[in-house]
Amino acid sequence: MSIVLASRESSKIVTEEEKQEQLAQLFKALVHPARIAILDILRNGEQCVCHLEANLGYRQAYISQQLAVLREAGLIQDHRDGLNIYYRIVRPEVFALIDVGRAMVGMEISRSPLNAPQTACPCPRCATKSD
Amino acid sequence: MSIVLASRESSKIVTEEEKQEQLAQLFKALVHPARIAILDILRNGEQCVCHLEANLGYRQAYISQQLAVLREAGLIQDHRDGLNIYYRIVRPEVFALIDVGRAMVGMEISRSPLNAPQTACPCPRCATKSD
DNA sequence: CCGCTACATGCAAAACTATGAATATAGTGT
DNA sequence: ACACTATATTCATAGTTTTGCATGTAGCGG
Repeated sequence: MSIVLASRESSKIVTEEEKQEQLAQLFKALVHPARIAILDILRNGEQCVCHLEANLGYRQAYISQQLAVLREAGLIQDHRDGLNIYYRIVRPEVFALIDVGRAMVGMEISRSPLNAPQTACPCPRCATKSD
Repeated sequence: MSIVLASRESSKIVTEEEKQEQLAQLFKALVHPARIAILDILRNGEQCVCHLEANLGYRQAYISQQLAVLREAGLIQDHRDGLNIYYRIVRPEVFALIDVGRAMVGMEISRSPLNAPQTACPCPRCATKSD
């Protein structure tokens, strides 16, 4: 069940039916508010998991699970830097989806990611960057 | 569980949390290929249920169920004309979502709704219009 | 190599969704 | 009022997702 969005590198043939399945997976990834919140935080650039944990208020394992869903949907990518693992958006088009969706339900599009208590993230980058 | 998208008429207050829920409902409605296919047929204007039945190849009850989901998500509206009930899109923005999604998975955007055998629909309007 | 930190994964119970079959309802023609 | 057509709803079952908990793994510092 590890579906990956249209990989431009590989030259394998993708049937219409498979694309429909991928389309479903794409929207499925956006069904969960926690995943949208994660994408929202990544909107401004890559972030480590601890940053997400601190900003969203969910527990680490929970966030890792949601990240795995987004990763399998081909929306994000990770890379390690020392102890920390940083995630970044690989399909910025997803924000078009989120923004249109938000407009449809009457949400402001450019608002702060979440109303969580913005706990400080202990990782080196976060420490130097914003806190 | 009858969630309706931001109704401009009613002046009731919608919390951010409720909007997030609505956003989830919106994407959830798009997860199912049958529902996307229905929206696609309605893209060119309102159609009766029998038309959907004939074009999609699903059974009547099944289509009604999917229509109910789309209706509860606030994406479509029905109105009766004699024996037939016609459905139409009330949120054309949804096509922006579908089209962006399709582009992301590498689907052609302007293609015929479905590869079903295009059975003739017996309702008066369809009879005079296209068949 | 040991313990620590930062994440990921596996598992299982609860919650939710999909789907077919049966049944209900609402309008139409006689 | 009756039978008929078009569509909706209900219900039960199978399948999937969610989510917390426990555990696993990979790199770092000593």
